[in-house]
Parts: sequence; C-alpha cells; structure tokens
Amino acid sequence: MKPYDFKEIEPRWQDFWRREGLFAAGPAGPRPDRYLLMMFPYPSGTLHVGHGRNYIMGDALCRFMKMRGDNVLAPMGWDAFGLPAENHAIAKGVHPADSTRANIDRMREQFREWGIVYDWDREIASCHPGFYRWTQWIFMRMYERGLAYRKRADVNWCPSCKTVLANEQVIEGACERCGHAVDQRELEQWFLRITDYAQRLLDDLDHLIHWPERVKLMQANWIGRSEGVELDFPVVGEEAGEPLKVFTTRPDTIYGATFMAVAPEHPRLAGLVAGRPEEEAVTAFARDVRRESSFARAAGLVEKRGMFTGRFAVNPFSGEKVPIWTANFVLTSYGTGAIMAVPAHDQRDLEFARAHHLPVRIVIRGAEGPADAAALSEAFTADGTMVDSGPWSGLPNREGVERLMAHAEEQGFGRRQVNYRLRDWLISRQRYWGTPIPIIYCDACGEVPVPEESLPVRLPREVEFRPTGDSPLASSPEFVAVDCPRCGRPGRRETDTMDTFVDSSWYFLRFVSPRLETGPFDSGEANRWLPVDQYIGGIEHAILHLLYARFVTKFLHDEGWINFTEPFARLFTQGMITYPAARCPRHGWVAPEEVKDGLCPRGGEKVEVSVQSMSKSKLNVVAPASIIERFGADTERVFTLFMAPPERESEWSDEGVRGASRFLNRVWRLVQETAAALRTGAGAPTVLAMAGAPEAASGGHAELRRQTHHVIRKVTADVGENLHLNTAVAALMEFSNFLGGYLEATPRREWDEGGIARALRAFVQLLHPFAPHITEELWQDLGGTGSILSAAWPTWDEAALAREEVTLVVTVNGKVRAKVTVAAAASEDEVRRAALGEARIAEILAGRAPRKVIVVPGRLVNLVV
RNA sequence: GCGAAAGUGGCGGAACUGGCAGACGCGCUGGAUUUAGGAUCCAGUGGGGCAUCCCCGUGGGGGUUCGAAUCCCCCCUUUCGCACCA
Repeated sequence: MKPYDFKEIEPRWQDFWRREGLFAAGPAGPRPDRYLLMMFPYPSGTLHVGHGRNYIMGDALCRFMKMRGDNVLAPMGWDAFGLPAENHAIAKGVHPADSTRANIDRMREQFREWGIVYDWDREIASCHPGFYRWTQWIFMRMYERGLAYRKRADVNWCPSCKTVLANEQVIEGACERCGHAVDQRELEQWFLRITDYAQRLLDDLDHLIHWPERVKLMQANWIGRSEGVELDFPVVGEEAGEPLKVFTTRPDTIYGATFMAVAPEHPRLAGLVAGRPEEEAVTAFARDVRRESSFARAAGLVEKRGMFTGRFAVNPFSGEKVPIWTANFVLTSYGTGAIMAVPAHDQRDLEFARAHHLPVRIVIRGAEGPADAAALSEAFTADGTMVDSGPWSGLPNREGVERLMAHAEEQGFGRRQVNYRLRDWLISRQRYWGTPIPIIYCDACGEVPVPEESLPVRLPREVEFRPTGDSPLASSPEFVAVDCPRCGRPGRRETDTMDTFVDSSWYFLRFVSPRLETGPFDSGEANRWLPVDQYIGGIEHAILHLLYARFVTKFLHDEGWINFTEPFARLFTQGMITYPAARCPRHGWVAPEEVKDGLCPRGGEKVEVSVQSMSKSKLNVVAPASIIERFGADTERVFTLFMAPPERESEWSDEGVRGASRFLNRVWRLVQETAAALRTGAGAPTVLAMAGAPEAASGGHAELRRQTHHVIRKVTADVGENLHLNTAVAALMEFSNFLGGYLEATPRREWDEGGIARALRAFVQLLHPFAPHITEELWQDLGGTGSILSAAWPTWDEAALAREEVTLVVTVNGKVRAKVTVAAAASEDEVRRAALGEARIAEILAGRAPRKVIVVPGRLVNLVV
C-alpha cells in the first residue's frame, strides 16, 4: 500500500486545480447560478488558522455546490486600502502600495496551500485604479442626487490616527482601530446621506429571512427609530419669536413637565441668557461641558450637571410656565437638542430634578402607584392612567399619546415626527491610503465634481504621508493643482480620501464583471448573479459593512442599475478562533510558548494566561504553515470544520488536530486496503466500475446499504441546508468506523462487493469538500479519471433507509426498562403485545395491567402503571 | 439600564416536530504490538450504591405532559450588542 504522503499529494492537486481552471464561473446555462462570497480580506500579510476558518468553510461549500452541479461564482479580492497599511508603511518606511502588493501575493499563496480555490480571473483589489475609479463614480452618482454632501460638523476625531471617524467606528468612545479616546472637532467633512434610507433599511430587514436574528437586531437598534412628536414651547418674553422645539415620545406625560433643558451646544442658548445676570455662569458652564470628554458624557458616566438660564417657556398644553435649564445630559445630536423634562416618568429627568431641587409631579399612575412624588426614587415608566392632566385625566396613557399628538397637530403647536439614531455616514478621512474624493474647488464655481471621463482621480505615489492632521495629499502640489473643469481657471483638488468602507460597500458587484471599462459592473450580469446566495464573514461587520452595503445597493437600485434591493440573500457569521494568550503586567503580551511555570520570559513576573481571539498583537497566533508541515492542509481543514459549529467561537486545540490527522490516516488505509482487496487481479474492473453495477438486493448486507444511504443524506443535508459542517464530519467519521467494523466482521468471500464499492465511492465523494486533496488522490486510486469534482454528487434513496425490523425502547412510567425488536410494519397492537411479553417487563408489572400504553411508532412503548 | 443569545461529562460538542441524554472527537485508564516515536490496534470512560440490577443526572426552583436538555413561569450565571436617544 502506498503511504499517505500529504506533502507530495497536496501540492500536486493544488497545481491540478489551478491548471484545469475548474473553478471559473460558467456562462448562463441550464445549471443554477450560485454566488458564494467570503468577505474580502484586508491584506494584512499573514493569515493564521483563525482566518482559515472563514475561507475553509467557504471552500467546502463551494466544492459541495460544484459537485451538486451548480454554476458557482466564488471570487476573491482584497480590501486593500486602509490605515494599517499606512501605519505599517510609516513604521517601516515602505510604501503602502508595495507592502500591500507583497501581502496580497503572500496571502494568495496561503489560500493555495489550504487547497482553497477561487475564480482568480476575477480577482480585484480596492486600491487598484481600475477599481477605485468606480468607487469614485458611485460617489459622483450620489453627489448628483444630493446624497453626497459636505458640511461643517462636530465630528469624531482620533488624535492618534489623526483622522476623523464615522460614528460606527467609535466603540465606547474610543477609536475602533487604535483604542485611543476620540474627541470632537468641528470640521468640514463629506457625508453620505444614509439617513434618507433609514426607514427602508429598517423595513427590509424583515425580508432577510436567512440572516441571523442577532445581526438584524443590531442593525435595527443602530437605526434606532422612535416615533413621537415635536412640540413648540414659546419662550416667555419672546412670544412672537421662534418657540423652543422639543422632541418627545411621551406626550402623555406633558402635564408632568416641570422644567425644560437645552443642550449646552444649543444655538438658542446664548440668545436666551444674553445680557442677563446668568449669562456669565451659563456661558462658562457650556464651555466647560464642551471640554468634558464626549465619550464619558455620551456614555452617561459623568454626573448630571446643569444651570438655570433665568428664562421660562410655556407648556403648550397646560399653559404653565416652566423654567429653562441647560444640562450636560441633553445632546445636540438627537431630536432637537432640547427636551421637556418629566422627572416622575423619566429616570434621567428624575436624577436631575433631585440634584437641583426641581419639582416632581406624577401624571401617570398604574394599579400600584406611584403615590408620593416626594418619595419617588425611580421614575415610573410603566403604563397606567393619566392623572392631574387637565382634560386628559382618566385616559389610559397609551391612548393619551395618540390623542395628545392629534391635538397638538390640530392646534398647530406640534408635528408628529419619526426620529432615527442613525446619522449620516461620514466618509472623508485625512489620510493617504484611500480612494481620493473626486471633487475640485474653484474660487469662481465652488465645489465642482470631476467629470466622469476624467476618472479615476489617481492617488499619487510620491507623497509625504506621515499624518499631521492635515490630509497628506495636500502636501503634493502636483496633486492639488488642477484646472476647474467648468471654467478652466486654476482650482484645487479635494485632498481627503474616502473611508475604506466605501470600497467594501459595493465590491461584491464588481466581481460579476471585474474588468468592465464602461461602468462599475454589467447590470445584466449583476441581476443574474445577485443577490449573493451565501455570504460568509465575521460578526464584527454586523453593522458597519453590512449596513453600508445595503444602503449602496438600494441606491443603485433606485438609479435603475440593478433590479434587486438587498445585496446578500443569506448571511452566515462565523465565530472567531481563540487560543491561550499570556500577558505580563510589565511587558504586555508575551508568546505563550515562552512562558515557563507561569512566569514572563523577559522579567520573571507572573503572567496572566487567558483565552483570546487569535491576533498577531497578542502573540497567540497558530500559523497554518506549522500545521500543514506536520499534518497536511486536509487535516487542518477537517479539524477546523469539525471543532465546533462554525458560527460559534471556538478554541484551537493542538490535540484536536491530531485527532483529525488520525481520522484521515485511517481513511487512507481503509480505502487503500479495501480497494486492493476488491481488485483481485490486474485485469479486474476498478472499484468505481464495480460500484456502477446495478443495485442488487443485498440481503444480509442491508445494513451496509442502509448506512451508505444514511450518510449521504446526512452530509447532504448538513452541508446544503444547515451549514452544520461539524456534524457532517462526525457523520463521516461514524461511517468510516462502521465500514471498518463491517469489513472486519465479514469474511472476504461473503463481501457484498458492489455494496462495498458503492460505499467507498460515496464516502470519498462526501469527504471531498472537507479534505479535497486526499479524496482526489483516493478517487484516482479507485479508478477515477479526471477530478472528483466532475463526478455527480451521490444521491440516496429513502426506501433504502428503511429497516425491516426496528428496536423499540420499552419504558415504564417514562423509565427505560427493556428493548424489543419488532417488524417495522408491526401494528400498534403487535408492538404492545411484544412489549408486554418481554420477560423483564412482565417481571416489573408483576401481574398488574398497565393503566395506559402509549406506542410511538418506530421509537418506544411507554407503559403507565 | 435596555435588548439578545447561551448554560449538557475532565474538554470541544451531539440529540429530528417533546420520545433511549452524552453521537463524533479530544483527554484519561487498562491491554496488545512496536527498532519507545507526536505510530497503530482492542477494551473501558457522566456520578453513585459499584453487583447488571437500581438510584441520581442537561445552571437552580416550580409547572405542563404518559414522557422535558427541548414547552411555560420565576431566579442565577456568562457572553454579546446598544447605551443619558428624550
């Protein structure tokens, strides 16, 4: 028997796949088109086994679909712009274009070593002018529709990365990339008007039935729709002027509004206190709050502070005068930047009222209170009946919400309004390595878009890109200086670049016609392939990338470029792979393999070992090369898919890898030895030829046939329907255990040769998506010609799964007491008699007749005594 | 605080629509074989009385049911998301 020499086998088949071009998507035809997409990676250089999970799973699905006869589009590309490449370039003095290219080459090679195959003819990179030209083009289309615009605004600024960030890139007040605290700066920035699509982005989540609930929920929360009413509160002394506007979802509590509060940044604040005794203190307070860490303030970590302005406003419902305060817990970014405060029914308002001795008035009461406003320590936010609310008293508060909103509209002092938490998408970045924003400023014409025929606006190579806070492109006079396309006079280019999420918001469309010169994508091809049938990626993109991609898709749909409104029909978010990491209190992360007796190799301090997601910075990555070297790529693949359900976070286990290796070695021996035993001589037919013999009534070998059909059904369903790849591998292990046992227990002369040949054929095919190299090799040894991928996926026959006899569990009062074997077709009555006839059961019953007998066909008999 | 998901052997995890809990694998124990290796093979492996019989057992407590890991109620824990959103 030839040995399982994976080091020889694997590269050979990798070359074969590449040479044969088996993975190029075909033209439209009778086979169903399927678009399978892995989130395109950022080319960071080296991939670890955690990255592998995503791509190995995708490759297994891709192979499965191909074998089932689908016409599969499985492309790969590179999310190649972005800060890490630029930071790395600054640190190492390499140009980001060069390091990115080198990284891409290395990663492409790693994919090959994993046995992962893509339609490489469609490869794209977002940093290539042939790609970003169309990123700019999409920006221009949005600009024409007023969906891309520039405004001066308070924006998130990361002092460490020296760039602005989108709201979505600020995590707990810190920069998503570097973890540095983010502050606010007022800057002129480019935005995309995603808020115009807020409602549709929310509504269409309902149609995404194959998306994880979790992701949809996160998006819905992020969009954050709330329905309410905007109410006018006239300012006392300025009755003729603009009233203060507040937004509330609880107009039913308005009779309990004992004060108002405006944000310290509110544009009316200065006017309200101008020339008054409070002016100085209020102005100082406002300045003070603006200096407060925006992160702490937005997170509600700072104490609620405020100051009375000395002014009053009139409650439009009650006519009551209420004091106007300014308070740090009121945000300009939501609603109108001013609130009516109802301490009895809002916790924040209550805390503020208590701190500043403002009145608390209960206007909603449930069955059990609250009764005493003075004693109230927690705001009452449940439903109840309106009290102390003028003509509305006695109404259930839910009804009150409706009635008061209607009344406010009739009277003209209020308007129903829907508010969203979602903000417009801030896309300009003051960094070098990104898509230039194609706008020219002209003193005469103002903001002028770069004409389509002048795209792409190329990113110049020789630029000082060390971050200073100004856009690096501004330091390149050749880039900046340009004639105004409209009037021809000297103008200057926009020097900000786009957020990389703009690139990734449409890349999946480029794959359908990656070299098209006349547009970003061919509409016919896009409509043919999309929406993506299966999208696979990390949960970390649940909001950002997936929301932006949905937005851009809807926009392109509205422009008539595509006929679908959602980009990804089915989404799968796979879990991270974790591994122990060691952290020294003085030296930070240290390599876990260097830790001796729990002590830091550098200083001897006690290190803390914890399981962390794999990352280069935590020094806890497992390199695929080390696994491939020792066990082969197929072993890594099998273990990766077997270790846990793919959506779950899971710890890498070196012992587990050995288990996968043992399995493949057993498979090798089993198939080789059995094939050799089947082929009795040089002239004998191949195993595959033997398997092609008509299905015989196999009599005593029915179990072999049954198990074969069972594993075909199980693997097909697990992979094709549920993505339960771990249980599919388990089923294959079980089957190989069964087959080994069967062959050992059956003398050679009694072998059901056709049945064994069919079992081997099906088994090798079913295993292929998981372990492609070894199965191609075994396929050859079974007599296959060409790739196993070209052979039709095995099918099963439900009839073959049926047993003639079934073993039923007999339970007494729900406890298992015996087993009986009856004919599968036995009637309920026969089953009952068989159960009662069982010696052990008769013993337990001791002559008593069961009160009740429940027969579950094919499963059990339960006797109630 | 709000929202969501999840708690099953020493470990990763199985279990269709409520029907034998612990598939498969790791680890462990014993044995075989071996030029002793991270090889291979066989047997065992939830806990307990340890006897092939019984009891207990899916985070805790209650309930529905002939029967509950699965359904319902209460509680605990963990993880994740959002977080002063008016």
